[in-house]
Amino acid sequence: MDPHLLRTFVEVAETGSFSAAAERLNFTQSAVSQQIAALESDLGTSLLTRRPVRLTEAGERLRRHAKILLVRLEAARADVTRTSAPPGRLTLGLTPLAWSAPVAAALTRIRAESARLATRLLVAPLDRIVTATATGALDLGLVDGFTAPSDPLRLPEPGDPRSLRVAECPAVVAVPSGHPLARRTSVDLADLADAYWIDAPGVTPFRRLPVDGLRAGLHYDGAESTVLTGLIAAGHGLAVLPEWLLTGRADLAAIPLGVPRLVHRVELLRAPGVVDPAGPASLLAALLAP
Amino acid sequence: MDPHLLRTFVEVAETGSFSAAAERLNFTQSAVSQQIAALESDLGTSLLTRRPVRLTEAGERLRRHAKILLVRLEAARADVTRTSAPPGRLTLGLTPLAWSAPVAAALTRIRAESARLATRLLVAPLDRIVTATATGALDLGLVDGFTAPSDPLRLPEPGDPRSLRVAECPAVVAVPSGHPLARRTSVDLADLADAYWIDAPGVTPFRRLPVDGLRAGLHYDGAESTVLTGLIAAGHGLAVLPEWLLTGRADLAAIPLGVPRLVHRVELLRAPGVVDPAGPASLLAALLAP
DNA sequence: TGCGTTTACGTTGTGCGTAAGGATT
DNA sequence: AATCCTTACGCACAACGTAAACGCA
Repeated sequence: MDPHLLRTFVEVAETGSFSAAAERLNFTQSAVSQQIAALESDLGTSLLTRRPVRLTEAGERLRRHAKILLVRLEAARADVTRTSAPPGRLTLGLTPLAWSAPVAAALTRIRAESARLATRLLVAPLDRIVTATATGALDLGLVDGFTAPSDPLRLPEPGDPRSLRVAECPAVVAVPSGHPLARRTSVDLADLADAYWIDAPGVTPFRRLPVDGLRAGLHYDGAESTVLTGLIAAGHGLAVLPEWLLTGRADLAAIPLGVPRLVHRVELLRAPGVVDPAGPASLLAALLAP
Repeated sequence: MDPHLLRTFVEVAETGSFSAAAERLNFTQSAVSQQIAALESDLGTSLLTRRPVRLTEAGERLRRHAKILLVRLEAARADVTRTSAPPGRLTLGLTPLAWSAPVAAALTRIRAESARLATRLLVAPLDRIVTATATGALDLGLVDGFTAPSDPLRLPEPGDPRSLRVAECPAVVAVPSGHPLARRTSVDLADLADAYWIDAPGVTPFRRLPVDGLRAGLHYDGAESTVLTGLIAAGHGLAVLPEWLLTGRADLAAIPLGVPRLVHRVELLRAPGVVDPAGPASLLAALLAP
């Protein structure tokens, strides 16, 4: 179970080809073949079918473990080799809906206080932010999700349990302002089982829809929240969204959620070893004290 | 960052000696020295001071990562090599206070239903149960802890987030029955800042005391809960305990906790790949449906 | 027949043990 | 002087590349 072997195994699993994996990793086909054979003989199990190259059940399990292990290995290296000197620039990553008013304000304050600190910003899906933060590619990651009030987010591996709460706001059902439900003061999702929903995994942090059993009338694959709100306003369907996204919009109504009780929550992830790259008083404080 | 190197590094870190580590791992001193040198040159950092052998700051960080990584590596192996055939025997691990009435009842039912299934039981501290379950040394692990009501437990790495809630009961402050507080219907921990506490990390799942700022008058290092309750009854101090531990005891009073609102919670951990070793209907169902 | 994986084999390099060297108490 | 880690050196095995063989479309 050498990480080297795991790395090529993951590559083979994802490309579906020994030769393609070899090319990516700058090996020969032969070497890849031998490495996979070594893994299989070590574990005493077949991991891949050949021709076509597909994962066996054991292989699929190993792939999941291996991806996590490789990230954590990188994370460990990043943590150990991190110099104690404060970095010259700050790299910050966000999921699309983690960018809210308090975060914007905090960032403004940070940049005003430490103008010398060059800042890089990246917006990407949850998984990318989580792994990039774990490996130290990002100094800080802001991620969002829906949970029960005051519950921590359940992050995908290798999410760091030391994440800090940054903001929490009510989760609402977004409907067009002319919608029959628009004046309701509260709805339960169960009452909306017959409605059509917009499934937008790139925007909202649900993998699919917030609750099983809801029908998606439209699947939106982008990450642009204005497109999603536009689709809702145009009557293509409903979605569960954080309340702040809808404030000030005349074309949309926000209906508070009754059951299940959900909030939209933003948490701050730190790269291993990062306490506060901009000094103890400024960055974390700015993000955490809105 | 070969796992082999990490393994010997951890061994050196824990024994504080190259030669002792070499002996444990069946290597020569020389090999260990070379391995550590290889790690240090790979990471570009000094990990250990020699003479005396002590961890540097980077070394301490690596040690923490390495311990987790090695467990997860073993866990991956256990998961992949696990046969789909149901095992002939069931190995169950518990933390001391995870053994409560509903668990006892569930176990009785399990053994009655599947009498052929040999059962092994292990009681050990939280960390041991968590790692043993993760690596597949245990099929199932029952762990306990205190959290806010309906919150999941925050388990030490490499705790599996797929843990299942088994039981939850109120957390109470245990006092001798003659104690001035014994008739109170509720207390806040803040009100008890002046009291003396018994610090019993082997019994209660707090690392130290439930809240920082409480003074420990006595430190009990064992894992026997009857000793702890006995100490409380004898007036040596107070402790936060699950309510069921005190029911029926005339010498102790249980005062419900006001702030912070805490419950004692038992969760079930499954070894990787274990769904229900005794068949879909029996074991998990018995544990989860009290 | 052709594409892609496996096997054979020669070469290179890594990693261990033996044994000598060096440093610290 | 004793103990413990490091370095030097030789050997063995593991790992890769080249090239030929094999097997499935």
